[in-house]
Amino acid sequence: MPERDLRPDPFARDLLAWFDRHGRKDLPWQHPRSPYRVWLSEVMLQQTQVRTVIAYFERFVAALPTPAALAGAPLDRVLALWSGLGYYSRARHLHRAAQICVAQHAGELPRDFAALAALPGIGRSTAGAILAQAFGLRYPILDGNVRRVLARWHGVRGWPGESAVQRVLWAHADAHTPGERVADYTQAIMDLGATVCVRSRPLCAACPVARGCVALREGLTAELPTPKPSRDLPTRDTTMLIVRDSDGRVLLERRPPAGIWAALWSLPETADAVSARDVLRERYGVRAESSAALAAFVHSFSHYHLRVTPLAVTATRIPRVADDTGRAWYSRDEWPALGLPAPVRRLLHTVFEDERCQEPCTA
DNA sequence: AATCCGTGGAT
DNA sequence: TATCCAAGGAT
Repeated sequence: MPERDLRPDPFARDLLAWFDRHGRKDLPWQHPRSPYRVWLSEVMLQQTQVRTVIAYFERFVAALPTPAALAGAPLDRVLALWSGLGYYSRARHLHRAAQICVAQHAGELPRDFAALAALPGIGRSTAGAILAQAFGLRYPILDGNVRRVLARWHGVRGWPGESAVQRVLWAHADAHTPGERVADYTQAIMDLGATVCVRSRPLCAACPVARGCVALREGLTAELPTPKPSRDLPTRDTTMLIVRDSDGRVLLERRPPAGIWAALWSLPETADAVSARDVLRERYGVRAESSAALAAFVHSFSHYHLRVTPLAVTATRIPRVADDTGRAWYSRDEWPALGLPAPVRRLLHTVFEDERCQEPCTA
């Protein structure tokens, strides 16, 4: 490993000077900037915008303020705190990683790159962000902001999803990362990407590193970084059953441990409304008394569209000797505290709010 | 290497 | 309205 000049290069120097004036310094995870808070924020921020994360972060750290508290919480509690944020494997990995920290690292995050990156849910970039921001160690990051800034500044062509492009960008990221003020530099390059070197119509007139930017010089800011090749997303269909018993409880079931919405609580699903009555009797031990179709809607994921036809069912439970675990009837007071997929939460909310409203309205 | 994994903001 | 894509990682 050749020796390397760790002083800020001109790029880093100009960026740091800009950061002192214009950087974001009041984000919730910056005060205090503890390893746990940095870790939690970095994981929440994976593929998720700052604006969306802030409220989730505040609620999560208030409920589970330490790695030990997180490790000791039931997974359902963690999923409930994550509900609506998406990519739920992040929450399961976070939970498992906290338990590893308690068991193997005295309840703290390790300061070692290999140990950190070995934790579930922590890859190269997130490990670098934690080491740089929480511990002040010189490690590069390569998130969406840094990718965009460096692809433009160095004129790197090709979709960053390709490994060859990744390699080049990581090399640039490493080369610019200074040996001093690493935490500020890391925050600075993300702030630049988020507020100046934005995806469309970047504010190059306000950019501290406009001098030296290949994309600006060659008129390529609109072309770089090279967009991901697009493809048509498939559409799938499902019927979601909102089944209520005479006490107004709703039938929910835990989803399988893998796949979409893994381990979350959700509504029973059938292929269509016609088969709902038979499925309810055979699989759930429920006799449907009446049903009403609700307005269909489309929920889009990153890789497919889901067309949902909700069916509201009034039902009578058929007594059973043993109830399958993973299925339960929840009252209006209970389901808000569960880990529910966003559209399911919305759907339940809509149904129950509509009814709550009808009584006083018609009276 | 390619695919899977959520949701909402921005345009 | 449809599309892109965010402080990516796991398999």
